[in-house]
Amino acid sequence: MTMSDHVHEPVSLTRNQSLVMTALEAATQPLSAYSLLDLLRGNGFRAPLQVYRALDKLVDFGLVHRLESLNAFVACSHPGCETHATTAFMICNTCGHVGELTDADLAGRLAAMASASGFALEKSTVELRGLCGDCVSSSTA
Amino acid sequence: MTMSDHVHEPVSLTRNQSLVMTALEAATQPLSAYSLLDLLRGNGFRAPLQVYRALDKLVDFGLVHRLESLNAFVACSHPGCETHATTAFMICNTCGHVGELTDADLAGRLAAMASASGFALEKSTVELRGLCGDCVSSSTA
DNA sequence: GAATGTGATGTAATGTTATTACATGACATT
DNA sequence: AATGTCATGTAATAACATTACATCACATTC
Repeated sequence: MTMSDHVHEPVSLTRNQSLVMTALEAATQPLSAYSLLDLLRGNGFRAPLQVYRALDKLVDFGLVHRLESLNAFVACSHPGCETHATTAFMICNTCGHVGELTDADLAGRLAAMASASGFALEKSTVELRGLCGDCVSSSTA
Repeated sequence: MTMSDHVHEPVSLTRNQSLVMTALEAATQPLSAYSLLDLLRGNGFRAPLQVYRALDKLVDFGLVHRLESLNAFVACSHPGCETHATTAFMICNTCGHVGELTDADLAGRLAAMASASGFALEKSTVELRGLCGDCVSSSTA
């Protein structure tokens, strides 16, 4: 299983990577690259590429996830997560909160589906959209 | 198009929708909105919005899927598919071919994960990236 | 210690994807 | 004729992402 042995490494981040990481950790929602750029202008960021380069590395390191359905990025909230290739996200359409979870059954099911089709799976994108528990509660309250 | 075929197109398409649909059906790969625009310039298309409006409707009708990880669109290849909300895609990184499949176990697993978190699931995005069977074969040949 | 390699950074320009705003046209209902 | 609704046309702009090129910091090695 070469697709799931990504562990969070004790990486030393560069200044730009560190600034982006800190901004993402402070956020309560996913941030777009351009939101990050605006947040970091005070720290000397001037161009999109500065953000994108930092994000690329952080994603490589397994510290950040890209959410394809939002074109946005979140800090990985799963401290021990080894299965970066098979993380699922639950994204609230109302408040924007993102829950991250890994599930062995899900990973197994996806692997089984792929192998049944002769498909060599490299990475899975699983993004669930709906209402988070809090927003369900407040909408029925 | 029988009456019992209630998910897929008892719908009559407008001219623009029909042109976009035909282009997607003829394609062997997902097409971006702007690719579609270029393909359809000979048919009088001049602006992105003409494509996006047609795509929005076609997606509503369940005739077209949007692939979030590609920002592109494919014709639904699953004639009877009623479970548009839980379709999984296998996207070949080499040839671009897209396989579409529905899997009750997968749908059930996602529903279980959501409900265990109190998340009210509305739509699932599942996109698997890797190498399709053909490309695996030719890379090892 | 000069030459070289590598990785991070800065800057500008451009490319790609998607939406907003507003005007018009087709057609059915009243 | 007046109205409502849905599709369409056009222009402009917003939002997301990459390419190309120059420079800097620092380590290795000759």
